[in-house]
Amino acid sequence: MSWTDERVELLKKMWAEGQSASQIAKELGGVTRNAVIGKVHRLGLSNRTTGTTPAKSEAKEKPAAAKPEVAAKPKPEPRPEPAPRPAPEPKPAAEARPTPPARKQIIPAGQPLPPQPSANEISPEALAKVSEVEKKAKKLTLMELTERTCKWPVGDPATDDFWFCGLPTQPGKPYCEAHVGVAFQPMSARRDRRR
DNA sequence: CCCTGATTCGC
DNA sequence: GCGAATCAGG
Repeated sequence: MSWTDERVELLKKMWAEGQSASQIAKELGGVTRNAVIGKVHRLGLSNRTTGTTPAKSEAKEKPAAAKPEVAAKPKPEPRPEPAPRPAPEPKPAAEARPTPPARKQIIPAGQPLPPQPSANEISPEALAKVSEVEKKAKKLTLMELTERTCKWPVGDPATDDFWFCGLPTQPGKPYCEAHVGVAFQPMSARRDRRR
């Protein structure tokens, strides 16, 4: 694969959007995240203030190290600074997430309602944490999921408003910490079985 | 361990 | 110019 115009274009776009090099690499296909990073540097659009490795570049900052050769510049030199980071995403957030997986009792009222002691107590905090986390979710598509991205589904699969959490999973688990919290309930008193 | 970006350097 | 290897930080 080579860096065609279109590919570079997408690279720029995604990089500007704050996508990680690895994500961009996946999207582009045929390249590794290293390739992406390398290209990003060659293109000159590197630092994003975010991510990692904040310092390091400007290690030695001369007090008055002004290079005289920077003076002459006929052109205004439209330094690429399209948009710092105003609001990458409008965030529709039209509706409040009712916490899909946190199943509400789907039991037709008026039924015996089995034991169900006081299960369904996924610690309100955990639930709150979930809805909070969903705001920071990576919102990955099915194909973007990896072995280590939270596979917690959010939204309605029938809508375009559907995605997977995508945050880093808890080692060994298929979900991120917050979702593991509500996915794996203590499965409390299950010993009714043997009465 | 997983991830991130940054840099180097042989190709 | 390219990107794997490596480095460095979280």
